[in-house]
Amino acid sequence: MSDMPKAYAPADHEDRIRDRWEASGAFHADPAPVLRGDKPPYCILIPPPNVTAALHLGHALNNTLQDILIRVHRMRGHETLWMPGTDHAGIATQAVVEKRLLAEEGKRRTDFSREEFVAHVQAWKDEYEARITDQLKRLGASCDWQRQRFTMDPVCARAVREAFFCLFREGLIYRGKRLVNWDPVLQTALADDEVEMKEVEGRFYYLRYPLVHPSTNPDDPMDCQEVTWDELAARGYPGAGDHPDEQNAWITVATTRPETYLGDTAVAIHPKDPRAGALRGLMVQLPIVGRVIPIIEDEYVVRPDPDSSDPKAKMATGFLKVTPAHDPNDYEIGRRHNLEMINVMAPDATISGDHGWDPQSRGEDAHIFLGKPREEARDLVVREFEARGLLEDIRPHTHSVGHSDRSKVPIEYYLSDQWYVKVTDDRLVGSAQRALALDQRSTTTYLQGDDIARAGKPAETDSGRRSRGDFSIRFHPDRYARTYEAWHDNLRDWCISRQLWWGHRIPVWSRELADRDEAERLRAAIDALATKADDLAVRVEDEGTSRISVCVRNDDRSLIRELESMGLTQDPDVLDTWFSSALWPLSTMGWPDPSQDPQFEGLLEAFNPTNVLSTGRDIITLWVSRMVMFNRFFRDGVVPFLDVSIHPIIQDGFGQRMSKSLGNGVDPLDLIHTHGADALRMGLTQIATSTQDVRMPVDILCPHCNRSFEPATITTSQGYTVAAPEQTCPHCGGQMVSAYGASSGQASPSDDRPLARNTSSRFDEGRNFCNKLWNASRFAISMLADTPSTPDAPPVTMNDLSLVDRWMLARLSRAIEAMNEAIDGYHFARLTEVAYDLLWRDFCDWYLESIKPTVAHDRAQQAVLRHTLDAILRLLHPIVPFVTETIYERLRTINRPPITGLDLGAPADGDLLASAPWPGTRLPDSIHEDADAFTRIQALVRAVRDVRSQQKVPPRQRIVLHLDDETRADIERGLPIICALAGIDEVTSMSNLPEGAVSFRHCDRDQAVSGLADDLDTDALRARLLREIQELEKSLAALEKRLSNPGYTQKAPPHLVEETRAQHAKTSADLEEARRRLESLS
RNA sequence: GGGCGUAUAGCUCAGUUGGCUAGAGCGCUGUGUUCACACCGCAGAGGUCACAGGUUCGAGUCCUGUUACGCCCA
Repeated sequence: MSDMPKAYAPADHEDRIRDRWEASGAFHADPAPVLRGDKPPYCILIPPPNVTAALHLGHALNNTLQDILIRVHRMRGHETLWMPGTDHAGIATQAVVEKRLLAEEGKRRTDFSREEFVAHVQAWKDEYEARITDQLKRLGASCDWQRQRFTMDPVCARAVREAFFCLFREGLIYRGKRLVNWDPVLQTALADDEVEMKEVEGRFYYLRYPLVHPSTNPDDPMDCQEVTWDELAARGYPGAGDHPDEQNAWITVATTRPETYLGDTAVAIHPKDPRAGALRGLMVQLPIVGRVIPIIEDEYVVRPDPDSSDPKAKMATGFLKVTPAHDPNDYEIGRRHNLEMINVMAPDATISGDHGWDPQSRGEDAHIFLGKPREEARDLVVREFEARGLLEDIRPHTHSVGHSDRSKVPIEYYLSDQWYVKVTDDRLVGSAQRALALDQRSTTTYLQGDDIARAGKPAETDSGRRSRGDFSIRFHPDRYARTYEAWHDNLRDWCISRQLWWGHRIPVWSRELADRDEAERLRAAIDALATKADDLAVRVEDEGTSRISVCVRNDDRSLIRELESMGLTQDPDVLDTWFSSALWPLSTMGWPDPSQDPQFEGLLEAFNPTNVLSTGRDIITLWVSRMVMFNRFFRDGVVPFLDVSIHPIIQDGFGQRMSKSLGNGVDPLDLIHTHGADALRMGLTQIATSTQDVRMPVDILCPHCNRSFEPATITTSQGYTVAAPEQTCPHCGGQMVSAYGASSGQASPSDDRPLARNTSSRFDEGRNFCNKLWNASRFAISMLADTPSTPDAPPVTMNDLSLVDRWMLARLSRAIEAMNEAIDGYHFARLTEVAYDLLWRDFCDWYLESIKPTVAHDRAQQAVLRHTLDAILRLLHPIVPFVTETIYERLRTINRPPITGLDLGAPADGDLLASAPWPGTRLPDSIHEDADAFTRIQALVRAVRDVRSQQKVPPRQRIVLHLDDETRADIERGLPIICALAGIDEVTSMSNLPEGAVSFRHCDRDQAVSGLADDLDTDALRARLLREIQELEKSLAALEKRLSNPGYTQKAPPHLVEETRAQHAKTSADLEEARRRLESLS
């Protein structure tokens, strides 16, 4: 025990243990044994963390769970590959680097060349990739670090290039002018899922548009005659008569975005609106601009209804201004009615005449708005309308507005050229839907024939090998299958181009040409270039002009030079990050040409499909779906993974999700500092239940006095509650900067005000658990070391084992079964529960306490102790790898003979617990029967302790136990244990109970203790009895009620009725006895 | 508007096909440092399982509705 201090200090061991693991090469996977059929594969791909920032607790959770799965399967003898890596996270990383450059150098992206800027991002990536790797290693992640990948390294770039080329060639990638979600700050398109809808307190502005007759002057469409109210009344327009006859009539549109009126190209009315007929053939002239636009009829328009519960109908005027270039619904209307699409904004969302709108053309005049940011333009439009008497009303209106996930500003809907993946093709979305296990399907879209009938039914018990194609993916918990399904049922084509500099450049070269003939001539020239027919894919599109687009398969510089000499230029955009992430299962294994490097050989065949993907539910739509589509498309229908394990999302103490952008994330290294890596892992595993979210209240650790406190909070402008940037310690008054203060840039740490770490009491239990394990092992090892075994000692047989030893083995065996079940069903919290009870309750509280009097002389018991501790270390190792490995450094040199007939799996005789075999469960049945006898001993001990506590018997005082003969016979073997654990020094019969004896019930019979005290506390006894009687009466009543119900006795399963009868008998006997005892007291 | 989740002891949460006389950790009360562990032991108190209906012999668990909070999708 000398080299084991009283408390486990994680920091003293973690670095050494990690070094030993790494030096052993135990985490490196070799596909050869799998391909030979010698070992089953087990593979997990790490969801590559963004290099945007360091990892927080959410990542620590996900990676802990993966590590547990990986470590268990490695111990079970699988060839185990945990593939690590990071993601370039195009938009997010570019955004943080731009922010940093602005803050530190006052420069914008455009102040650099593309190459210079990318170099800055690259430097950021190097820094954070290293930090993330370090965090994972400190957490104990047993990744195959030799295979670490990055989504933009050459191997992954090759896969992206090939995938893009194949999809392009198949027509599954196309270019289109579409209305995209536009981030005016980052100036890039966003995918739908990068847009966050937020409720905003906005306003409805009611604008009057004057009515005019269509121009009769073919040279000037704006040469229009006003329509008067008089005229309108004559046309039967309801309410027109209420207005002065000769005045210009108007209609009123309601809008939340008045500034977009500059791009209006129609006003729409519902065809059944009673006003529609009167307006047919009339036009509207936009104030100030002067543009004359038609009034169209479309059923999309909401008809006004002041009494409606729908706020839209309540606020509506029945007239909808249609701005196809700036609103998705208007865009659809525009397409239906073939309307002009006029884009009135620059990419930075200022009003501009240079991006599809000529404010001077057709005599329009809107120069006063040009160059104004959208908010200013809005105010100006409203003022101008007001000045002209055309502003009818302004009413407050709360509505939801799309905000950029990254820059947090409201997005703009922006008409531009973008690249799309046609994920709505059956080869993509259909294959994703068909990948889901049939019993997890709730709809039958994309199914055919028999499969439709089988969907949603319990799975057929197919004992054969699990399929790797259709119907092979299974979600845990299974409700998430619905998220997956629903996403695909509503899937839209995926916009993959991003106007960024950081990412995979789109491998398409193109050129605008005057007409189709010219394009075809160029195509012929390009076709001649291609040395191999499949190196290039060429496409010509006509849209007024002709455009030729060439996708280049390989990074063939000379070919590209040729293309460029022909006037083609490469698309400036890069691909959505998820495009490369979607290829992760393929690219990390060397696809498309694994033979190019020996490190990839056999990986795909051995490890794809991988066994499980572990992630949060938000990733199902972003990543899971796309991996399934791509893996299946590029690998003949093979799915990328078989199981998807969805873990809860960690929120802060205020129910807000931890995120890098909000800055409320907690660095796992902070917890490793205060609690140790194992405690962190234990705590995280414990919260991994099947629920959706878990709350993690976070404290601050004072850097001055090392005590923790609840941080003072502030509310951000967006309504989030976060730790105040600066904090004062309530214990010592010291000043400090919070992690939020530092990450948000609102406070900078200094010598007097250092950066404070976070901590959380949620990890105390894990820390205590490790300490308990440490001390139990310290005790066991000292016992064994004090009584060394000779090398030639004969084996121990099961018959040599005492009752408590047999009980301990039974408990161990049950625990192994329970842990196996928990692992296979991804019930992580359950895993820690079993581990906790096994170590703390069974091994420490009962086993170690019971063997104290005997273990020094009982060589069979020593063998059980040695082998049980060994098995416990192996079982706990995946959860708490550092402390178990540290203990094993000491335990492994202590030998005890094997126990014949006991199979706990081969004892760990290697150097490392990390590669030791997982414990087995085979035990003789008789063991479990003996175990029941021990549980009766436990009950007896508890009963005696209870009386002692009631009577306040000093702990050291030994007392006398009186047992009836039958009970005594039952537990004869356990008497020494009872004496040790209940402070008994004499066990005798129930006859001749002495004065002052107190009796109690045990196993339906009376037992007693005596020698407690000179005078008994009869009040305590009476109070205790009264309470006991009350409880017994209550349960007796409940039992009687149940038994007197004929329905119960007739319909309930017989064994339950039998049980209830037995319970009733026992309870009434106990009650009678308690009453008798109460009487005898008075 | 659609989907999902959560509501159980003072706090944080378990509770797998209905059989429960509802559990754990922390906290609380009492007690104890005899040799593994005070990051500990022993004993104890504490809950009409959000609310209202229903199904059932039996509901924390299943169904319907209501309320509150959270997330996702439109």
